[in-house]
Amino acid sequence: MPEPDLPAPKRRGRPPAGGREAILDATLALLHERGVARLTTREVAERAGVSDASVYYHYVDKAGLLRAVFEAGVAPLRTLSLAGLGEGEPREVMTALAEAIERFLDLTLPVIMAAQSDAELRESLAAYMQEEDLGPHRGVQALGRFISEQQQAGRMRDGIDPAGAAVLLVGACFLRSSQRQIMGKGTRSLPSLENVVATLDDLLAA
Amino acid sequence: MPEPDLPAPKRRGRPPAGGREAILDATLALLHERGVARLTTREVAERAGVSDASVYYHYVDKAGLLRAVFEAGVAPLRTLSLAGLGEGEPREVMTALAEAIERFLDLTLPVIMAAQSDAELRESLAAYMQEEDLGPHRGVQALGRFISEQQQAGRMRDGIDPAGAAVLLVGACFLRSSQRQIMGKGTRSLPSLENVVATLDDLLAA
DNA sequence: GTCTATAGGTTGATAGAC
DNA sequence: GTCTATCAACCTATAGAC
Repeated sequence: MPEPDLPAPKRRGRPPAGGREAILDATLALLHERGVARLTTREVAERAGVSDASVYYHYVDKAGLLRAVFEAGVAPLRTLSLAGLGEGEPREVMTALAEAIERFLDLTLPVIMAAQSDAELRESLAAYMQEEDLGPHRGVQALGRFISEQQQAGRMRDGIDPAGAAVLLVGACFLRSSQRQIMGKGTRSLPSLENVVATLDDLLAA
Repeated sequence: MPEPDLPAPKRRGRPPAGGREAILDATLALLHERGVARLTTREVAERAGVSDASVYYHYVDKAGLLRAVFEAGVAPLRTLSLAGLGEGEPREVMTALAEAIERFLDLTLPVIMAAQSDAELRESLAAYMQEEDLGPHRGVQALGRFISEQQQAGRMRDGIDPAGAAVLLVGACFLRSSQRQIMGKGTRSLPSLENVVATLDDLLAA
């Protein structure tokens, strides 16, 4: 399992053929176009410009390939909750956070949903996310902390459960992003993100 | 395509073998166990206790079978928004609605997510939901109306966008149900539904 | 409407040379 | 690390009898 990948192997130009990454990219692209159910290693190899055997050399088997794609797809989750959320008007901060959440949900949700179509993959992904402590609760915690701070600073009403309020916003983002993916873009019947944030901001205003 | 099904074909006991329904049930069960990617008509037939050919006789092809399952799985959506939401304390009404939403999301979400794994099925389901005007906006509208009424009755604060507030709660339900399905039940790190409803109730209280 | 039997076509995965 | 060639397994769908 040639997995190191971390200490960038020193090389002048691109790797011999960039096979490993090309395979990953091709898989991700085909995942969007066809969905997992119709994803074949043959087509992955063809699009990546490598042979069938290369796919197996790098990722052992099809499940291994998909696991790699999922882990790469979920990776952005790790970068989200760490941001300090910065300073500024509550409404601006919440807008920025909500936009960030929706932006990466649009990227990772397709991959997460794809994993739901195979019991083995679903468990594999669930285990990975549990080990790495990834999931929606990260966003909830981050936003919850922010709300709590604002309350203590007297800029938001007191007596409101920060985590409870946080789930409301994160959930709205999740719903909006999911709807985009499931129903296509043609459905505009959900309030805009701006509207949602404004509503919560009104509700929380001191 | 023997689809009528509506005027129950008069018969004393059960149909000759109950084939049609048995196939549908078996498909749904296998969908949960294995996921679409590993669903085969062979196994469906075996579990339903019929032959392979029967499956094709009733549902034309595999896609037709899955479409039937999806339409059946999404059906509960239709019954949701029609309920009058009844009378009672806002918090009780919202709790009841939120519980109802989560309950049927737990049922329909697996099916909806399964459809995401095949581009053709995804579009088919999206088209169906669009035609029948199904989707999260139904719940949002229902709750939005309720909030609007409560505002006019002076039982909830004024100046808050009803639809915006509604998305917050529906989104939270959606997030909680999704998390249950994706990460398994072992993850308790999201606030309870009771907590979420209570928070929104506090926020909206006049 | 339900069955048996089978055709026809993919697919995941391996072997072994380079 | 990458290729060509190939297998064995499996799956969807159809034909035709009952």
